[in-house]
Amino acid sequence: MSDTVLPFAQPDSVSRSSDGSTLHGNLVENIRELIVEGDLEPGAKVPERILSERYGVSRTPLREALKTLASEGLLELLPHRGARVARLTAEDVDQMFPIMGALEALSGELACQNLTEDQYAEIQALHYQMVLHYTRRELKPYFQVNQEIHEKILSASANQLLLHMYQTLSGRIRRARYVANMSSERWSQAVKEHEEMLNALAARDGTALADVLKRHLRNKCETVKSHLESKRPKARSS
Amino acid sequence: MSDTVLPFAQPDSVSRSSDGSTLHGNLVENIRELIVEGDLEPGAKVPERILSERYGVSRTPLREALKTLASEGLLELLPHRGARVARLTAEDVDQMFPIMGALEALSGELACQNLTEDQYAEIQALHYQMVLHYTRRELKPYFQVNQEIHEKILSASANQLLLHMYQTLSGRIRRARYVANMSSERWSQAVKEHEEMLNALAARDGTALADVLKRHLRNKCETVKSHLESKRPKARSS
DNA sequence: GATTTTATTTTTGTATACAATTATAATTAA
DNA sequence: TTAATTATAATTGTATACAAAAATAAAATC
Repeated sequence: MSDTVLPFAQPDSVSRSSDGSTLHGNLVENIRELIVEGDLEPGAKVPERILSERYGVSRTPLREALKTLASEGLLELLPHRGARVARLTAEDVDQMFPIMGALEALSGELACQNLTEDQYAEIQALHYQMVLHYTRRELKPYFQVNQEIHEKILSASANQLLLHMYQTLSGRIRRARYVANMSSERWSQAVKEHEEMLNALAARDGTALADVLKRHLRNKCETVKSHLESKRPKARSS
Repeated sequence: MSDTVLPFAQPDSVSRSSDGSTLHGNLVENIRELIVEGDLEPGAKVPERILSERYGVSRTPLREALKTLASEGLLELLPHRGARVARLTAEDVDQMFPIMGALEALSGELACQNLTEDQYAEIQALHYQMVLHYTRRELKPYFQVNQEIHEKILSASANQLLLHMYQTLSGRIRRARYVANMSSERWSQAVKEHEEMLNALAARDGTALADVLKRHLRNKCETVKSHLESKRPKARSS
């Protein structure tokens, strides 16, 4: 009854710095994708040999990539015991969401100062696309567009570091957010909050936007947490 | 007229996981200290061979440490050109301080919810110690205690991740903050802001504390920036 | 048969070796 | 002398080799 281990799809060979990209960077991106998109189960072992063979590289650059991903919080490195995909505890979520709320709130304030009409139009378009997915109950596309809206606001804040920090955090919970299917009320509430966001953006009301973003994140936190707790006590029957 | 390179003190050998610590972890900590405390000039090359000989390890674990430090933003890795201590541009500072402001503001709100009397007493003691350093114009100890106060508030927020993210950011500018000697008015203003903080903490007024912290950080940002700009146009006379 | 102990295999941690790239020095040409 | 060119050295990137630790399998003991 061994632990879960690497359900890979294709022997994804990594491009060897033919373009401007580095091997290390490519490995980090590739493996990060595997974790963030949920191809690697949380808690799963990430053996060096298997990954290095998969990507057709030696363990040396691979290990460097693992160290980077661990520093981002996507992996846990246990001495002499290798890397595991980081598990997301309720405590983690409790700590992460207020921070994301603060970051998004800041991004909202900054975005209202810098937003161009073009940028607003883009977000508006995404918003109504998202509403459409909502009315059709298309959860996955909904989340995708939702994520895009949030990142567009982050981008409009014209603070690269802010975007980067948000994405790093967001990556750690994307999978959990994905899976957590919201209740009907929660979903409609979320859409309402997004309408508030759009209004605040239209009015360039930074305070209002920051406010609704914080509230939005608080609610999302509850959704994710209750989902985590629902599947928490893992069947321990051997 | 080559670039600055590694003015080391002692041949600081690194402890070899005799205790619970790992070689990688020790290297990260050691080199981070060198950068944060300013022993390594911003922009300085960090050649692998020299560091590995200095610490008595091979390049393999050293490179892993460099990757981690780069991921924290303390180093820049230029392909085939090695690691350099990250330079702090005015733009960096402009992006970092609002984020630190948001993080500290959040920590203030959380701290006011969780603060014990003991914790308050600790911060109070540190505050008056800092005031003493201020009256004596002891800049270095002032900054040290100042930093401690901010981190104590962060700790009181009972959010490990928040503290970690703050420290990561803080580490990147500690050196610049250190060196930037404030004007007399600015210094007295900073102390006044700290008094406001203490009052807000005593009253457990999270909103007020968040407010003063944001303002405090905004002001500090200006100080650091004007310092950076003053020594910006580096003497290009060969 | 279940549990402990020992032996084997596998995996991680580190060092070394070699290839590729960049930086430096030497040489040549203007 | 200065600039361009070539040759040399040094440095980084990657692979491989070996040592140490952990996981697994086999054997021995109860």
